[in-house]
Amino acid sequence: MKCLAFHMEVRMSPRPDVSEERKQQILEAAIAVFARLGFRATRMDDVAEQAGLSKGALYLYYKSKDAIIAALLQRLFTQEFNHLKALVESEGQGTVVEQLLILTRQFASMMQWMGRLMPIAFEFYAIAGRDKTVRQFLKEYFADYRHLLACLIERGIERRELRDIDAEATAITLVALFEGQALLFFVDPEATRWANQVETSVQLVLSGLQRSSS
Amino acid sequence: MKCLAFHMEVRMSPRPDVSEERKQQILEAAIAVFARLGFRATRMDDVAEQAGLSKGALYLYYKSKDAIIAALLQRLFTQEFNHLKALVESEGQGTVVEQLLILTRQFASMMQWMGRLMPIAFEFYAIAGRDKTVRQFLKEYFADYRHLLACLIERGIERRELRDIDAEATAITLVALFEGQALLFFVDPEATRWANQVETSVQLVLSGLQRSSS
Amino acid sequence: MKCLAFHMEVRMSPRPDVSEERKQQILEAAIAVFARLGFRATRMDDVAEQAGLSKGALYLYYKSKDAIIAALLQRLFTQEFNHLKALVESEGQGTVVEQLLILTRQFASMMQWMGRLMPIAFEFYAIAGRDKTVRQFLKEYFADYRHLLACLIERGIERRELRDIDAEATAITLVALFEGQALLFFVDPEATRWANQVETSVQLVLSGLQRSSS
Amino acid sequence: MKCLAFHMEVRMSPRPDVSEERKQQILEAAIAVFARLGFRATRMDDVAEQAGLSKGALYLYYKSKDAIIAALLQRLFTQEFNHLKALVESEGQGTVVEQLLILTRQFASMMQWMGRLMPIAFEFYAIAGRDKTVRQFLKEYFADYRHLLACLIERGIERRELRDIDAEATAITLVALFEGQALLFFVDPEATRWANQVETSVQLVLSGLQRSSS
DNA sequence: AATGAATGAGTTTTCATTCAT
DNA sequence: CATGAATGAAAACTCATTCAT
Repeated sequence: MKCLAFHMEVRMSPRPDVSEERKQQILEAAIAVFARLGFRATRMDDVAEQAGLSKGALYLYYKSKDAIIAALLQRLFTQEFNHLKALVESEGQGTVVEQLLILTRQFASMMQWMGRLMPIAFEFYAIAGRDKTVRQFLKEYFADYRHLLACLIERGIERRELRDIDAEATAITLVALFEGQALLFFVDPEATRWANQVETSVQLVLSGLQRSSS
Repeated sequence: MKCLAFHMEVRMSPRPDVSEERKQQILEAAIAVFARLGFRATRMDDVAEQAGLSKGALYLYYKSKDAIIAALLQRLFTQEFNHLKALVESEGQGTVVEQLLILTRQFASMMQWMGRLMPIAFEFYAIAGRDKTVRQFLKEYFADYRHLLACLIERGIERRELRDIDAEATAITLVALFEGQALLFFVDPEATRWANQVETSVQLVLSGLQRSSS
Repeated sequence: MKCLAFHMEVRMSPRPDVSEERKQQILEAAIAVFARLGFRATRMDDVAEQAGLSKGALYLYYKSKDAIIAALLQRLFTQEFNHLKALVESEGQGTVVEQLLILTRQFASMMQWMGRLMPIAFEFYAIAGRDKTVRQFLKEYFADYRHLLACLIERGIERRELRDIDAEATAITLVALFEGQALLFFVDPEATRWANQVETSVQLVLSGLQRSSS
Repeated sequence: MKCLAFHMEVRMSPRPDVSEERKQQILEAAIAVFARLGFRATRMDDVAEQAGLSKGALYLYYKSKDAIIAALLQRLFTQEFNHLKALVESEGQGTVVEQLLILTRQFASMMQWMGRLMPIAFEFYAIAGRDKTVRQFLKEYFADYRHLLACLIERGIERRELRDIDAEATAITLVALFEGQALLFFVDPEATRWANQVETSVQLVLSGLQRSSS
């Protein structure tokens, strides 16, 4: 009976949409190779090999190399943003300042974890200069990013933890700080040292934000 | 004899190095085209045309496309750094805090002026991930950059304008802030708005630095 | 046993040759797509889609793309020739001259009806230049074609409707005229105008054939 | 002195526009290979090899394979038409009927001479079915062709050599006859036999045209 | 019988680099 | 010094064909 059921299941979907799986597989491979060689130097053969597929198979799932890169853009930054959002939202308790510090620490450790992806991220930044689509996408990413922090800061102001500063401007400052630190880390990855550094930097900023009473 | 004299005349002429002149010309052209098309998409023909030279001539002065890019790396960041240094040194008078604010304003206006070069700078950042030479160069650039600011801050501490904070760490914070802002500007160049923003950001940081008495 | 019976049933079923049916289906589809896209640009996927079959199924019935094209060659010209033959034979009554004129009119209207197939026919003509098999086939087709007309003309001579001309040569003239007109129609299909034209042309020729008495 | 003059000439045009020469060279090669292999099967490497150039050089003079084919289209039919025109115009003396017969004989011998080009011509006919540009071009070619003959026939009518028939329609008949014969020759090139055949065919038509008095 | 995912050889095109003049 | 024609390696992409299911 079990066997029959199994067979029927098989019959009804003999090949249970392998498509999404393959796309993941290819993207995963692309990340690995792009990070190592860069978009330009990476040949489709490289991606294929890394993915354990034939070159032709790649084109079964993505129309072109650019399509892979575009999918990567989505995936990378969406994923990263969700990560951030999860962090922010998970830390409901504690003061806003505490939350920001925790966020910072997480960011620092993320830089290591994300290290593999940073070359790709920076390539996208570079491309943004010429490609309107990429620029637009990143613009929205940063806007969301900014907004996330702005909300947090707003809450801090409401709770009277923070001085009555411009939440948006402060958020921008923090985003810039994070991205700038990421760049410095990227160029000179003496990781642990920077890990502390990010926190120090943010603390510096926060110290200017908090009500003198604290 | 005549011939020799002629040659000597050329050699000793007030234009002793047509070579250097040409190199400049090529680099200038390269900047223009690279900024527009990116390293990859730029063909040697494009550079040649922009420089008003033949393609062959390019190879008389630079061994390869990469050599041009390498020369660009030098030139771009050296130039930028000198610019910064000049700014810092020229502002001997006034408090350190004032100097930092002036520097920030200059930086903001520079972003506009340098706008053309930013795509190139970001391409170098991207390349740094794979190319040790570029990474090393940028590492030094940022180290110098950091040091410049650290000195200034040190002076501020000595003069008791600033609290007794870690000058190096603070310098890093400022560099990260500048670079981060540049990235945000690059991706979403609502120029004027950002121009103000940089100042606000720095002011935020500075407010945390200054002795409460000030 | 059951299994065997089943197989036998299938074999002996009133639909003894799904195979032939499928081949027709595929050929039909191939005609549609080849006519639109040409042999080269047509992908097996296109044929499969048009036939409502999977790509794999195609190979169950034809060994290769070329095999389909070869089958098409047979089918197309055999069909066309049978058409012609039927026309000639059906018109037993009337004078030979009348029959030729009717044939011409039929031909003219066939050009419209066959319009869809003309691109394919011309592709075969083109291929004939390089492919001996195709050339041989077409050679025979034209020989049959010629012979058909020659017989008719011969009859006209016997019946003393036509002057005592070389039947074979005249047949060639007519075939050439038909094919030439088809080409002109193909390139500039102002259909109705040509429809008349063919008749005019043939009449011109016929007027030279008939005994001055008529 | 001579030497000097030579040198000056060299100096003033050290590379005396090799461009046109190369284009010819490439076209010549393309004809040879296309005729042998067909447009599709011919690889750029084949053309390059035949032309004694590198593959890259081809792209220096023609933007793409299609561009070469397009150039061929022009060249082939323009050349052929000029040939025809020259024939028609050169035969000012003699009766129109004689001229037409001479033309026919020339055409017959041209078929042999042009034999090499016929595969290409027929490929263009095939392409005309799908490619508007090619179709338009051929349409004009045939229009010119037709017009050329129509004028000749008109003259024959004026001179009262020919009956008062529709010159245009007759011209079409002749063009169709020529093209049709070319096709038959192409498919079954028993050349000499056909050579006579064309003349016979035309004579057949002409006999219908001439005033009964002649 | 039928499917459609997978393959990989084959083709066009581009462009950094060279070199004869 | 300068030129620009020529080269050819390299890479993206296509598609007929196969084969496990």
